[in-house]
Amino acid sequence: MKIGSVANKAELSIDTLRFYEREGLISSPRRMFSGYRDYPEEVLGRLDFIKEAKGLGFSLREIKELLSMGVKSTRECGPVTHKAQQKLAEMESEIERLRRLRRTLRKVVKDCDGQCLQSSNDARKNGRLH
Amino acid sequence: MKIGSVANKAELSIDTLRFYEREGLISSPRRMFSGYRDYPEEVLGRLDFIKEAKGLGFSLREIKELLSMGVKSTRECGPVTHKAQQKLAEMESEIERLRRLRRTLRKVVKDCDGQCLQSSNDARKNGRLH
DNA sequence: CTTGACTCTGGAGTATGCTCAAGGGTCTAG
DNA sequence: CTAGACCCTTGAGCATACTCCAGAGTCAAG
Repeated sequence: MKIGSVANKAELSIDTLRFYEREGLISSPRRMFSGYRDYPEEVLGRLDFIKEAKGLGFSLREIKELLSMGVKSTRECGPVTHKAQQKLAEMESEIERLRRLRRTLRKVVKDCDGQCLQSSNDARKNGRLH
Repeated sequence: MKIGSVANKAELSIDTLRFYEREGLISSPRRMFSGYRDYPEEVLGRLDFIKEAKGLGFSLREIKELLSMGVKSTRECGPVTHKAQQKLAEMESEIERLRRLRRTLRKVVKDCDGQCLQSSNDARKNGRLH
């Protein structure tokens, strides 16, 4: 299969495929006489896995790790569970961080609402928040 | 005030200060005879504002916008409120996105737990999630 | 034989927010 | 006078995940 068909089937750009190859996410396929890449069917499964893992929030680096551990499906246990739980923890804290920011931001909006009718000249003097 | 003191007081690196200057977040200070930057006291307030806004989740680009609208304190209304609400909306959807990912990821972990005792050979055949 | 679609390589560019290095000048204390 | 701390500019590099370009070769149809 030439790169164009793979790109079509996997719904990825040709550039992305070559990029994944450079990055070691997919192995370099053998070449045809012309020098064109000749992909085996299996690459599609691997690309599916990559897309899925990406969808789950894994970075390419992490996906590469998973792949290098011989993981071929997001269903496979052990490594995935481990990485997933790690990722989960990261997400938790990211969500928490955003929540905190949201809270603060809401306060800013609210405070502003309350002060908007006053002169805003002295705001410059008071300066800081909190 | 020379750049080193400013950096110390604002708890930013010298490089960051020069970077902010290049990016137009702070104006170019006048120079001393030696060519050294000579900052006025006011710069500290501005840097505080920048740090505060960054803490609220604004990007440098957004902070620049706020500054160019003549905002000097996060307490100032109008522009900040507007931008803040915009940012708030972005955060909401980011939080939602992360929540969805988290849900899916949890499912993966859970599913794995359930399957780990079985042979994982056929996982390769089944492949995809959902 | 030519045209057009496809592929190749190598390298640069995008956005974000810095960070660092090279090679030089300035200033202050001893 | 000299050492060491400080400052200057220019320009490159980091991480992420691509995207695009130029210039050239390949291939199938008409």
